[in-house]
Amino acid sequence: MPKVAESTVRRLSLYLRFLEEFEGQGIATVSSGALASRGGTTSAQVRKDLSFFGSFGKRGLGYPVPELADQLREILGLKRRYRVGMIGAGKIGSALVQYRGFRQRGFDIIAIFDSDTSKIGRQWNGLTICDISALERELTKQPIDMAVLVTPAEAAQPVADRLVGLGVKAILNFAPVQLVVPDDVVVKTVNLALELETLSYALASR
Amino acid sequence: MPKVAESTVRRLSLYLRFLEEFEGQGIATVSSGALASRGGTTSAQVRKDLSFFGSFGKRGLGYPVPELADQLREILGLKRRYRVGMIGAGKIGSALVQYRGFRQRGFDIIAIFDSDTSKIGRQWNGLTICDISALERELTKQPIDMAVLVTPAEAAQPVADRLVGLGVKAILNFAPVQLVVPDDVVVKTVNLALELETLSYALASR
DNA sequence: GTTTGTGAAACGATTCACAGCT
DNA sequence: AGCTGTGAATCGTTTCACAAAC
Repeated sequence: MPKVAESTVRRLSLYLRFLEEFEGQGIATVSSGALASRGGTTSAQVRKDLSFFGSFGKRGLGYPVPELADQLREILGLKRRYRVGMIGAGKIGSALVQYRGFRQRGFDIIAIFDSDTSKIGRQWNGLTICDISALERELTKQPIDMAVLVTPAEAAQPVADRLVGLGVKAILNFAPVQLVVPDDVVVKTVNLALELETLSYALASR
Repeated sequence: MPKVAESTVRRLSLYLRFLEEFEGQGIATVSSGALASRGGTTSAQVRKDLSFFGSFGKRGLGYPVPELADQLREILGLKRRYRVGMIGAGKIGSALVQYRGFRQRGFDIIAIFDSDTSKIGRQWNGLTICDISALERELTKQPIDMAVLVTPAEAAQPVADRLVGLGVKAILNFAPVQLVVPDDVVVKTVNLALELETLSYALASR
């Protein structure tokens, strides 16, 4: 596997979405320029991104839409489904559990945990919210591929440690903290207040 | 104003958070190394980031915590509060409206819009959900500094166009589309499914 | 002795430009 | 003629390393 920049991976995900749209419209081939204009980048960037993984196009013609989509699914590891655990049953957790985009893209939430006794035992989208103290028991019975962390800031690192101990290798973290994990665990942190602050900076710096 | 990379701005936001923690603990000065270890970067990176905006430290000593925090608030445009409009009253919108982190950091949601008649007129956190068709009327009465877009994909671009027409210069977009806006409008897109796909790639590429 | 501030060096990503295939 | 694939050039960011300040 070539090592590529995260920015490249993100663009590949975008290209896949556009290809799926083109596929739905019955378009058979697409040029790097067409993909680029759809995704706010350049044709050279598209070709370079793809070239890290192979030559998927035909010179003079472009790329075959269904085949390229399939290759991108393979590259991105999207030819399988993923079992996802949600840690935290607050407002954001609730929104994410009901968010169709996850299931559509192959991510199935199969367990929800919280420490709040008023929430434990309730049903969300057909799933019973489990006591966080049963994390080890439940995730041993039903292993997960990824965890989505939506706990308060102070709970995030201890829970992350337990997830790592359970062998979880990928965490999507919504808690506004910088998690410390071993090198073989991937963490992607989404910090919503921080996104607003980059907008605030952009408004202020003009 | 110097033009700096977005990555730099994001780190400055993180530094500010750490400084506020240090402030709460009564720590008076902090070295670039201490800030760096807290934020998963290097001392040289911290010093370079700050050096774009001035010299805030004392050689041999470090940086004065409250003063540096204040400077960062000034740089990031966080010495004022922002009026934010939420466009879309779905699951994610609901979570964001109730998310304390926004208000804590100076972002006040002052209006919510939706097109669903079953939602229009309901109260969320003391705010009445308005009909999206009244967007122009309401935002002329009550102007906003930023908009948070949490509409379905197909509604996002038309709504963005209307916001731009109303003079909105900053949009935080949660719809999974690439918005087209004039150069003087800043858009930050958060694509949740895409974040999971970068994790999927990371798991697959090993 | 410690730590900042900053040019210079190293590194990484994007863009250019063109040969080669259809 | 049209478009890909890719080495080379460019551009931007991070890291190094050290003189200057405390």
